[in-house]
Amino acid sequence: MTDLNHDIFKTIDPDRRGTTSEEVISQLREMIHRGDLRPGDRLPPERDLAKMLGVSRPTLRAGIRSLAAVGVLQSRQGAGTFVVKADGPPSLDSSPLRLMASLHGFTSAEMFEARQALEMAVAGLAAERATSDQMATMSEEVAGMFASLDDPEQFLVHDVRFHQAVAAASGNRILTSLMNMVATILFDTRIKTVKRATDLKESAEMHRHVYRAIREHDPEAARHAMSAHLSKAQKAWEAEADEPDDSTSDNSNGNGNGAALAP
Amino acid sequence: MTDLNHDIFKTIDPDRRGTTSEEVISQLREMIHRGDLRPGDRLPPERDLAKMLGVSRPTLRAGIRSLAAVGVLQSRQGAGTFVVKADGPPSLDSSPLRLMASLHGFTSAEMFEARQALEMAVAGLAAERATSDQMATMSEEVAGMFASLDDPEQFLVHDVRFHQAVAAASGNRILTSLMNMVATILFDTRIKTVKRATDLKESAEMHRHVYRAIREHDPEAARHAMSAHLSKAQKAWEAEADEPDDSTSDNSNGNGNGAALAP
DNA sequence: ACCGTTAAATGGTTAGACCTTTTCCGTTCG
DNA sequence: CGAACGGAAAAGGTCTAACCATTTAACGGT
Repeated sequence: MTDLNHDIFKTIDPDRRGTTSEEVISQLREMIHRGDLRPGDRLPPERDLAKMLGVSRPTLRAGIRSLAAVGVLQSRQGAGTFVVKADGPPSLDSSPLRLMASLHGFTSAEMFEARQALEMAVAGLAAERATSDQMATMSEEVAGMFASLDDPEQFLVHDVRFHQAVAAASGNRILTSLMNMVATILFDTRIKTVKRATDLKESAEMHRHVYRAIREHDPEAARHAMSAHLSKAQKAWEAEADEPDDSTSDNSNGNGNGAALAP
Repeated sequence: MTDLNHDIFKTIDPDRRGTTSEEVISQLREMIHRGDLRPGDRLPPERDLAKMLGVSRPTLRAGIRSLAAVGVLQSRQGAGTFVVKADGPPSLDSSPLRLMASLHGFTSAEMFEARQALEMAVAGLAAERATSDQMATMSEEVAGMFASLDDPEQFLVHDVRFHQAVAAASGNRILTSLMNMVATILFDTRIKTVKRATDLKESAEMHRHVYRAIREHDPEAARHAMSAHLSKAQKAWEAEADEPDDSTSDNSNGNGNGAALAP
């Protein structure tokens, strides 16, 4: 964690474009773009940083909060404000999509369709690029599914990890992030579906088909297998959903930068 | 615009989960989810709303700012704070993706690939579902491209509108939003490419191929035509890009909820 | 009746103070 | 000598109060 007490922080230009807090946001973003602030870095204390930028602390906080809302910064009381650590797969906040779903009345069919399109894309890419290690991981998760046919919750864990492994093997972190973003919203729904534990064996089989297509480096087969799997999953969900649930219930408090999830 | 001075606003629970401002965010989101706040509505003045929720104005402002950062609310000094109008195609803020690109060092190849995957998906769906009107719109834009082969900027306008028409015809607003999100980031790049105006005629031809495949309701052909078009566009861009531009330059000030863009 | 001026409404900013949580260091006890 | 406890310092979270800037709309004069 590089401590950055240099004179990186230029004072806000008086002839600023928009509002002061917008300028603060621009400044912080520029620091990130330039690489002055890197993932995991801790920002200077708010009081100091405010002085450096020549703004008041509430204004600085407004800017920090905006960036925190989009998942770039993270503040921990007593500890400090950090640039979000980019350890695992980068993850976009799904709450914007969630709100948009409510605002525009997105149907769950659209959600499923979007997820299907993204998963098909990553499956196709994974078939082209997956390394031996990545394929081994997928295989292990498939095996895990077969090993937990009588334990729905454990099955779901392997299910999610398999899809993440596929996404990782695609080599495209943007598609992976978008996929996770959509999948996160559908997660609560999925828990219910898996709980009913109807066709775990069939589901595991379909995952294996995906894995085999990827192993054979056959993009088209991988796409089709993934498509079939998700169509089946959607049908299973629709069969369960009696209540006219709009599928956009909001459980996550705060900014839902939850774990990446995908069945 | 419904004025909502009812007792919709419940006071913040004292046994709140996280921080106070997080609770404010949850409250506001809940109002939106429940439909108490609808697109275009104006929120009560901050001073009043703060009293209603039982929090101080800075805390309320923190919550509002978080939601504004993700594109749900929009504040205009002197006028008020509004729930973002959902008139046209819903649009996700692309700045989070932009920041993530800087943070993780995304390559432009990944960006192009993600865009290609999304555009292929919507093209396929559009081929299945496009209405006569939507196809007419696409046709007009293709004609517009042919009519402006000597005017790169005008060509780009038709280009963008064509892709938006295809996205609209897909009937999936989520995929459309994600596509626009990625396309927005690549827009600046695209302007340069089009400025050089190398193969406008060829580009127009490829757009027409996409259009024809959609008109013939042939999803596979549409996907392939779109894929070919974007591969070509990417090659054109790579040929121009001499400078080691990381493709993540940040032009947009504020929260870049700009227009949706796609060639 | 129309247009310009003005006043009210509303978000934006600042200042200072205090609270809560986290971190870390020093002391003390085993 | 080391580990556990305790407290002080650090840092973010919240609040009050006031003032500034912009927008809107009402008012009044022409």
